[in-house]
Amino acid sequence: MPHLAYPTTTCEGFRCETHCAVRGLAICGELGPAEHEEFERLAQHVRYGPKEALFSEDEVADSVYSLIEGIARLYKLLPDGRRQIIGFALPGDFLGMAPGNRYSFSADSIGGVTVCKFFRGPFLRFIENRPQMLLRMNDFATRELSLAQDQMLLLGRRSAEEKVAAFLVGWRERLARLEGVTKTVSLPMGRQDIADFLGLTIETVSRTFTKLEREKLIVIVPDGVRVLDPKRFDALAAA
Amino acid sequence: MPHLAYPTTTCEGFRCETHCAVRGLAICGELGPAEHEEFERLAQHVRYGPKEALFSEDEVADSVYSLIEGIARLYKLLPDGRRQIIGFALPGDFLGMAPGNRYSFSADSIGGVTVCKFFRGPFLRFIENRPQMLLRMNDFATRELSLAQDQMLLLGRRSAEEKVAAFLVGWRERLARLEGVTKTVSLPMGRQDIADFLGLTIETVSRTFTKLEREKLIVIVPDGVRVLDPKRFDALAAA
DNA sequence: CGCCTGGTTGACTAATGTCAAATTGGGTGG
DNA sequence: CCACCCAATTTGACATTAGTCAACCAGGCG
Repeated sequence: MPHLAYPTTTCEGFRCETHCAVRGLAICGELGPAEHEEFERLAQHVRYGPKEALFSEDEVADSVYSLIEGIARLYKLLPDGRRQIIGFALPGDFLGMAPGNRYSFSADSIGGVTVCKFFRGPFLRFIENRPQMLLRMNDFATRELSLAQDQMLLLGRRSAEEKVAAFLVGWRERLARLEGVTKTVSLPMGRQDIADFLGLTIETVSRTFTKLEREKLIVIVPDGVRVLDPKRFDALAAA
Repeated sequence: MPHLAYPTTTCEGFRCETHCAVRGLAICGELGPAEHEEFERLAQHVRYGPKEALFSEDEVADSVYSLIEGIARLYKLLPDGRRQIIGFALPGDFLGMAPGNRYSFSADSIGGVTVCKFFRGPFLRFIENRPQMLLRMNDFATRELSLAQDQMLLLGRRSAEEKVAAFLVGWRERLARLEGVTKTVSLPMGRQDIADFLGLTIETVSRTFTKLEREKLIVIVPDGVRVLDPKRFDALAAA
């Protein structure tokens, strides 16, 4: 896909068939050919440049999003600016469902991001009489909820070192689902993002990375880490 | 409902019609009379005594539960015994959906609890071709997820005092939905439960209650608190 | 009456946050 | 190609919050 001149662009020539690498994983993964065609007609394929907002907390939630490519950070802010990142969205993830008619969190791109965007109304009409789709939405929501609960345990009850180790293990597993297993875990998000995800400060995250490196559990490389001792590492992160 | 002699009992005479106070709020709230009758035939009405397990993390998830009466704590444990309470379930709440085929958390009663219990298979077969039910399941999951995200913000980014204040405000709102607005907020869970929900120690929770009382924001009463200054209080808890 | 459980208080400690300075590395213009 | 600049990260010294450990207190029940 060409990198377009302006940051946010509707991709005219995009076809799921040829351009989407995560069909099987995404919300649309179980649609038959005919239904998928109808579904695709509801979608707008949009590309965002780095650090752009997909949507913001408290905005009227007029759209839902299926992330196709790139990584997004999802977060909530307190009035004084404190930020909690509630998750990182990867290709295949489904975003934008809200309990009321407004988004309950904000989402923005980290690097470049491509999404399928659906207006809420047509999307809901499409799924409302398709049990397959509804069941799949339920699976997605249940998985998200379980991840959120794991994160509550991490935030409430783990030490800084355990948080960082668990984060790296969890992130490696999520990447493995997409790209297969690798020794080097790429970290496209910055230290501040990791800190805001783990409920720590950037300094504590930095010190903890350094400590793990001194203890020969990892090696810090540009935009990622290499895991040296997966066994000892998983033990640190253990549930 | 009579308090039965043995802690866990199947209630033979139970009929949703006459005994269930939360039909409108529960998962079954939008079923028509005929469908509800079919649905009720799938249910077992079970009563638990205080501090009994409804289900435990990692057990095979053979049932789902609709809480009718009482309060349950939902929690996860680390191998060394540290506990994080991920939520308190109230009447109308729906429990036991898991991403795999095992529960991802444990649930037990605080005081006495009554539930509708459904075996997973028949339950899934009932809902799988009923878009109404699936949509409602989605609403429940979305609401849960949003609550979990609020809690992540609280756990990761709020001070002890803010945590306690936000907890009391949130709890008061949830009770208000069931019982209407009251000045006195009843707290059926103990201090240790509150601590494990907020990612604090019991001592810090106790000190913080005392501090809020000294500052004339609340009065501590047996099994609850009275909120004296709702405005200043909401400000402390503010999102 | 006194025990038992849950809750509170006090003194001290440890983990993490804060503030400030130094370092690194990538990107750009000369 | 090199020097510089900027942003991100790391490191250090110190402050603060919440945790730990231990004692004390209060109400409910046998």
